[in-house]
Amino acid sequence: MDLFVSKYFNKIDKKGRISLPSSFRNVLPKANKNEIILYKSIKSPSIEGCGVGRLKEIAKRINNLDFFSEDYDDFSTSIFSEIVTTNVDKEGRFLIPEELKLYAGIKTEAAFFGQGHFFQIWEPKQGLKNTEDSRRRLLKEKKSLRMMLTQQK
Amino acid sequence: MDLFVSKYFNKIDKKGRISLPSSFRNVLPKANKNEIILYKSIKSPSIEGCGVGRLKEIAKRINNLDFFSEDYDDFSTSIFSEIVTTNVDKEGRFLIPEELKLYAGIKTEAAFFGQGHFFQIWEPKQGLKNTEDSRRRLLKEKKSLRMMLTQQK
DNA sequence: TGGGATTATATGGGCGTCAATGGGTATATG
DNA sequence: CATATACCCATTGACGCCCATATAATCCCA
Repeated sequence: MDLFVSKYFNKIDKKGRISLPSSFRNVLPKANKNEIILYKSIKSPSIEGCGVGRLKEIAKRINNLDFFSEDYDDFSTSIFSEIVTTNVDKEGRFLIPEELKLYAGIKTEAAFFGQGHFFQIWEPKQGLKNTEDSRRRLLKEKKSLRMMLTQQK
Repeated sequence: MDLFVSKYFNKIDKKGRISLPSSFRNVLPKANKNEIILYKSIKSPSIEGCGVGRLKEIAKRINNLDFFSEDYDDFSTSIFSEIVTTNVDKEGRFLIPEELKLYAGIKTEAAFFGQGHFFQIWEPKQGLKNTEDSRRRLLKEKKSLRMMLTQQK
């Protein structure tokens, strides 16, 4: 599987290390297996992460915004300048920068949520609440969620 | 046959393993024969499953949404983080995550119901009851049932 | 076509490997 | 030299892989 899926709850040890879920590690290209990028989510108090290869895709999406709009600068600045790269050690652990932990309210434990081509890291309780809220919003429009899941190509 | 059809009742062993019905295994593409995805059904207390190929289609659809919209996150969260991938061992068995078992009320036995392009896993009694209810609902509208059964493509 | 033989499927269990976690020590970096 | 971080090793529990068995389905040949 080459997508980030499912959710995991891991602990941060005394040294600040936390395990990237094994299935997430397998999504990273073998070439850059030991490096990920992290940045503050624009839409929620969570951290988003992915392999370094995804940077190109992010750039493309931002480029698709109207260059002269306010959004362009805002997104461009908010995302690129906030990106940090982190190394994953031999055991599959990495360090979450203090600033990002603060942004997400993470202390001793964190929840990883697969999002397909990237993942989110949340303070566990907030993350679970966010999942519920998302689902509640979508269930209001049952048809569209069902379509996503069952539509045949 | 490349569709999930018929129903089967299998047991969960001490280790939590359960056999994926043989005919279901044969539906999975040879390339990804040993991996399936599972997720909570939207409209019933059951688990739905299918091969990983289907997940990639879903990913494509979500990817086509406006990346900076609220909907994107809602779909992405509700689908990717709720989906789990599970490995099918050489004997054709897999593990149902605890959370999904709870959702479906499954303890020591489970019922598999073919649904064409995917399948459902139910607590046996509830599953049977659901089948009856479905049929009863359909018979109330004989017209549409007759149409569906007799209509030629 | 009958009936024994072969194969497949569902299920049980032993055991090695891996993932998550903890901690000591070397190395780097300012 | 002090703090941070990478590397190495250890522990525990979960999971994957292998082998075994019983029942059911299929086959094959007289």
